[in-house]
Amino acid sequence: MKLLFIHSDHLEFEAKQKAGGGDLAETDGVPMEGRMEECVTVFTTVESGDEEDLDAVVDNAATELRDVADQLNTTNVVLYPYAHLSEDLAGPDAAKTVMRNLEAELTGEFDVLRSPFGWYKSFEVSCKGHPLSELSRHVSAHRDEEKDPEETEEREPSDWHVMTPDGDLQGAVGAKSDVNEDMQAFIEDEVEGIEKGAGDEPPHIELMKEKSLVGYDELSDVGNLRWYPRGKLVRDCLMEYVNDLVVEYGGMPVETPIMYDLGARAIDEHAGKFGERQYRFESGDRRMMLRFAACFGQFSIMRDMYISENDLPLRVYEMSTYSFRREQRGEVAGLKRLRAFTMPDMHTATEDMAQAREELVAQAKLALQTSEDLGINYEPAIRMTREFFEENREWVQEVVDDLGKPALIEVLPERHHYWSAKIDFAAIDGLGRPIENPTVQIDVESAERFGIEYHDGEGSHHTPILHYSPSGGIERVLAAILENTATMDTPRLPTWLSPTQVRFIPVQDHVEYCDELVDRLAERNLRADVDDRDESVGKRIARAETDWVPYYVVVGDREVEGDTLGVNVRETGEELDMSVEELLETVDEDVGELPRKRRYLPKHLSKHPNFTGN
RNA sequence: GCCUCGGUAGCUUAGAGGUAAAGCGCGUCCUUGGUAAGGACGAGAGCCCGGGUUCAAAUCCCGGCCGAGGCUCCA
Repeated sequence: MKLLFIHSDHLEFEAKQKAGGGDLAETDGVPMEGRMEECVTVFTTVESGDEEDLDAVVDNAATELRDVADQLNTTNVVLYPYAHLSEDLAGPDAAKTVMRNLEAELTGEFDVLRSPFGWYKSFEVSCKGHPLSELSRHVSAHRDEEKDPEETEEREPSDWHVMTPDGDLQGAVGAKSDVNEDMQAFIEDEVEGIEKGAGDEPPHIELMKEKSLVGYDELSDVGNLRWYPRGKLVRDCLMEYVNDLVVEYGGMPVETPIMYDLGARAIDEHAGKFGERQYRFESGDRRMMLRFAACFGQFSIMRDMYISENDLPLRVYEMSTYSFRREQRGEVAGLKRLRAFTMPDMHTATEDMAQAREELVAQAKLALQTSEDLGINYEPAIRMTREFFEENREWVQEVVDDLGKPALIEVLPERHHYWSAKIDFAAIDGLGRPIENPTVQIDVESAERFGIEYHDGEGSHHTPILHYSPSGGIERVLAAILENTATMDTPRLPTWLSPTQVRFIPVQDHVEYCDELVDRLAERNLRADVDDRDESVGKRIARAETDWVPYYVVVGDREVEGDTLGVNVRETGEELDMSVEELLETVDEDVGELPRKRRYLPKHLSKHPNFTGN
C-alpha cells in the first residue's frame, strides 16, 4: 500500500461521475462530497501484494498514520482513494475493504472523512508547505512481530522427530546424541533455533572473490552475480553434471519463458500465493512478473499437452537460468541467497498418490547420489502434514530405510503451502549452518489450478505433481562446495571442477615440450596449461598452489630427456614419479564419468588476464 | 525492509580537516631459475555517489548506492 500524506489547510472534494463498470463505485456509507479544515489528507493506493493479508495492511497503515498525525499534531484525517501512486493495484473489492476498515480503525481516535472509491472526483487541497507537509510511506502486509505478539501464536508449531533406517522414531532434540555432527547442527538450527557463527562471514564469500570465480556487480540489482571465466567453467560443469543426471533418469529437457502475464488467472493465483517477493513490472499495458521457479512454463506445457495415462509419470525438466526472487535486501548473501539464481527444476505429473510416492522416493535417492558426486554431505528432512504422516506412516519408514541414514521428521499440524509432503536435503556450512539444496515435493493443488489432466479410457483426471530439484540451486551447490573446502587441510576443488587440472612449469625454456603435454591431456578432454611466465620456479609453484591446481609438474632438461615426471599431487602434498602415460591415467581416473569441458582461459599463463575479484 | 559496522590504486588494507600511503598485482630491466613468492626501477587514485558545514573535506554532517553481520524471511 502506498500512502501520500499532505498536511492541508483544507481538503474539499465532490464525486462527479462513476468510474469503471458494474458496482465498482461505492455509494453506501460514504459522502459524495465533503470538506475538512486543518487536516492531514491521505492519498491511498492499495496494491496487489496487500491482498495477502488485508487486516495486517490496515493495522500497519493505521500505525503509520498515527505516527504522521502525531508529528503534524492534528486529529483530522481525510482518507482519499487514489489509484495513481502505484502500477500494481489490488482488486477493487480488496481496495474498498481496506478503505472501509481503515476508516473504522481510526474512527474514535480521529475525526475521519472518507472520500468514495470508484468515482471521478473534483478536489481541492491546500498544502501547508512546511518541511513535513508532504510525506509518503509504503506499507506492506507483512506483520511485524514486535507490534503483534499474538500473531506468532497463530501457526501451531511443528512436531520434530528423528527417524532412523530401522524405523525407530524419537524426539529430535533427544536424538542428538545418536546422530552425526551435521545432523546435530541441522537439529540445532531447525528445531532449537540455536544461532551459530554469529557475526562471522561465511568462508565461501571470500573464496568466490579471491579465486576469481564469482563477483558482485553494482550496476545490477542486489543478488545478481557475474561469473568470471574460472567460475563460469565451474558453473557450466555443475550444470552439465545435473543435466546429464536428470536426462539419464528420464527427465525431458525443455526451456520456457522467464516472464509471465499476471493478467492470466492461473499465473496471478500461483504468483499471488507467494506474496511480495517478486520482480513485477509493466510492459506496454501488461503487468508482468519474472518467474521465481520453472513451474509456470512447465505447467503451461503440460496443460497444453494431451497426456495419456501411458505417458505417466511424465517428467519435464529445465535448468532455469534464471529464476528470480526479490528477497529482502538484508537476506541476500554471497552464493547462498540470491535474487537471480539457477535452479534445475523438474516437474513430474503422476497418475495418483501411489505413483507420486514412488517417484518421490526415487527422486530423493537420485538427489542423494549428487551427494557422492559433488562431495557434499547431505542430511535429509522429511516434512509433511499430520494427516499425511498418519496415513502413510509405514511408507515413511520405508523411505528412511531407502535413504539409508537418519532423517529429521517435521510434522506440520496443517497444510500451509501447496505441498503435502516433501523431502529436503541440507548441507552444513563451515559455521554449522544449513544450506538447503535438493528438494522434492508432492503438490496437490497445481494440477487443478493450471488445468493439467491425463486421459485414460474412462475420462480425464487431475494429476498429483512433483516439484523436484536434484541438486538445489547451482549457486548454492557451489556455496556448499566452497564451504567444505574451509574445513579441509588442503582446500581444493574436486579435479573435475578444477579450472586447471594439470599445470606444467617449464624451466630451461621447455615451453614447447609442455605445450605438447597439454595437447595430449586435451585429447582426453582434460584441462592443462603452462605457466610460461618469466618468474622463478618457487613463485610459479606458489601460483599453482593458490590456483588450487590438483596436479602440477616442473619440466626441465631432466624430464624432457628422461622418461618420468615429478608430479606434485596437491591433495596429499606428495611428489610422485610418473611417466606421461601414468599422469594421463591418473587424471583420467580422477575425473571418471563426470563432465569434461574445455579450458576457458588461454593455454599460457602469461596470457591470463586478471579478472578482478569483487 | 529495519538495526549495527564498513566502502581509499586492479586486489588487500593504513591514514582521519591542510600536497594521498604500503603490500600484492601490473610494466620495464637485471636474474635463466629445480619445488610456496630473487632484485631494481616505474606506471597506476573522480578517496562509492549527491548535497551541506568550512578559508580548506577522502576525513565532519545529511541523504542515497553497494557490501558484511543481526532481526525477519528462504514460498
